[in-house]
Amino acid sequence: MASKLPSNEELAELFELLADMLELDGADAFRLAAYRRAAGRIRDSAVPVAELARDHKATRLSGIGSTIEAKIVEYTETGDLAALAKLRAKLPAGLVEVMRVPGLGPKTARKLHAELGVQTLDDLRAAAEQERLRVLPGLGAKTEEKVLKSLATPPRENVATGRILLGRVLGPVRRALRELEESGLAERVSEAGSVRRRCETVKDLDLIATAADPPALTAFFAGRPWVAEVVAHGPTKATVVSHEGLRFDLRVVPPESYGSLLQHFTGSKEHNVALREDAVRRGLSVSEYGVLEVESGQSVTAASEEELYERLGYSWIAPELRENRGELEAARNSGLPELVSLADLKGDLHVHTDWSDGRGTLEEMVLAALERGHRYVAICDHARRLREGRLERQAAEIAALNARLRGIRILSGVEVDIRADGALDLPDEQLEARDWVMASVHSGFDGSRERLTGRLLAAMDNPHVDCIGHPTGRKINRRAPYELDFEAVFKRAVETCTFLELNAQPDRLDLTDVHARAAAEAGVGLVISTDAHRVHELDNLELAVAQARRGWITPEQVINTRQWRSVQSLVKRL
DNA sequence: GCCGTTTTCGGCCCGACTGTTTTCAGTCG
Repeated sequence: MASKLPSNEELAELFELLADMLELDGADAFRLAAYRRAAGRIRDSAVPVAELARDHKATRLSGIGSTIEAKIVEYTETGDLAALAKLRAKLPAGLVEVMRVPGLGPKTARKLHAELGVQTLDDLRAAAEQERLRVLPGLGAKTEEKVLKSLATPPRENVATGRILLGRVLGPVRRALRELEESGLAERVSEAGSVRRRCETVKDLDLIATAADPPALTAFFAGRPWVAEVVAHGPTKATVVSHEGLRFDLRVVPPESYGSLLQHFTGSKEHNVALREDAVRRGLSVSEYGVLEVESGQSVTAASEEELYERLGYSWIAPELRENRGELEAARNSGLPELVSLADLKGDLHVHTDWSDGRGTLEEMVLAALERGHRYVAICDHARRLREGRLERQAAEIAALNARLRGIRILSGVEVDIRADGALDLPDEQLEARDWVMASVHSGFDGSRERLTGRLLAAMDNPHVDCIGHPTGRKINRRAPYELDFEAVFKRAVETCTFLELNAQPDRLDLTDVHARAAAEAGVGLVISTDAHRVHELDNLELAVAQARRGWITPEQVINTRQWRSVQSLVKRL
C-alpha cells in the first residue's frame, strides 16, 4: 500500500499528546515517561519510524517496545489510536493547556475539572477571577494571582515558538562571559544549558561561576548596562533580561562542586537521567553536588567535569553530544568520535555576492574569507541572476582577482535551482565550466515526498553537480522541512559522489544534527558552508560546525576540511 | 510502557522551590 505514512514529527506529537492525556487521567508516571521517551526517540530518528514499525523493526530503537510499535501501526492504518479516542471521550482536549499553565500540573488540572468543571483556559481564567480556586484544598489566593498573571502576560502563540535561534544568542552570551571574567569578581565562569550544548534554538541562557564573594558577583551582573530588567537577584543567583529580550540565569556555586554543578546545569535532562540511572546500577547516587557511594555513605564532590565523568567510568563527553543518543555507552568504551572543529575547515564552499542577491562585492567577500583564514572560497551566486553572459563575465572577474590575490583560491561556483521536474536552471555546458556546483530546491516545497526525493535524485545524477544545498529546505520556526526519502538520497549521494551541505544560516542549519549523522554513517561526504550573503555571515560557519558536532561528525567526514586539491580528487568523475 | 553483567518482574534520577501546610504534595528543571 502506497498511502502516505505519518512523519516522525507527527508520530512524536501523537505520543506526546497521548502522554499528556494519560497524565491528566492519572496514569502511572513511568508509563507517561515511556511514551515521552519514545516520542523523543522517534523525533530523533533519521529514518521514518512508521516504515520501521510496518516492517516490525521499530523495537530496534531503544525506548520503543512492542506496545508502542503496535500503536504506530494502528495509527498508520486507521489515522487514530483507540487509546486516545477513549481519553478524548473522558477528558476535554482543552485541559491539556490548563495543565501546562506554569504552577499548575496534571493533578491540579484534574481537580479543577472534577470540582469546578474547568475545561479550557477561559474557564480557568473565569474561575480564578471569581476567586473560586481557593475553595479547593491545596490552592489559595496566591495560586489565583499566579494563574491570572501567567494567563495575562504572554500571548499563547509566542509560547509555542518561544525558542530563540542559537545564532542570535552566542554573541550576547560571550559578552556576558567576558564581562564576568574581566570583573575580577569571578574565579571560574562557564556557559551551561542548551547554549553550551549548542542546540539550534534555546530558551534561557545559563551561566555558572565560582567566586570568593558571590553576592558581589550577582550584584555586578544585575547591574550591567545591557540589562533591561532584573527578574530575580539573590546572593548566589541572578536572573536578568537583556535589551535584546534574552533571559540570562547566573548561578554562583562553591568551587569544590563546580564540576558537578556545571555538568548538572549543562544537561540535557535526558543525558543526566540516563547517567544517573546507570550510576544507580553501580551503587552510586549522582546529584548536582557530588557522587554518593550508597553502601559506604561516602560522598565526593567534583571540581571539574573531567573528574566527575572519570569517577563514573566515562571519558569526558563533549557538551554537544549530551543528548542520550549513545554517547554514554561510547564514553564508557572509549568509542567517542573525534569531533570536527572550526579550525579543521579549510574553505567555505557556498558564498554569494552582489552578482546575485548578496550584499557584498566579490572582492569584499573574498577578502573577508581570507581574513578568516580560508584557503579557498566558492562563489556560488544564483544561476537565474547570471543569464545573458553575466556568468562568463563573473568568471573573468574571478580569474582577474585570483591573479591579483595571494593566500586564497577563488573558485568559480554557482548555485543552480532544482526545478519541479528535477532539471537544473543552467545547461550542462555552463555547469561544466564552473569549478564547483551547488544545486538546491528553492520552490515547490509542498510537493510529495516521492516528488521531492525524485528532484534531488535527478539533480545528483547530473555529472556536474557537486553538492546539494540546504537539502531539506526547512526554516527553523517558520517552515517545516519538505519530506524526503533520506535512505534513497544518501544512497544516491554515495553512488554519484555528490556531497550534501550542512548549511550554516542560523535559521536553516540544514541538514540537522540527526540527519547529518545518518548521512555520514551511510558514507555521504558532508560540506559545511555558510551560504553567506554578507561579510559578517561568514562567521556563521561555527553554527554549522556545532550542528555537525551534535551529529557526531568527524573531520574526515567533512569534505572541506581538505585542501582544494584533495577535494577535487573526491568529486564525481564523468 | 520499557528493560535486563544482580532481574522476564520489579524496578524506573535527584533535589529545590512553592504554597499550603504542621509534615507535605505538586511542580519544575
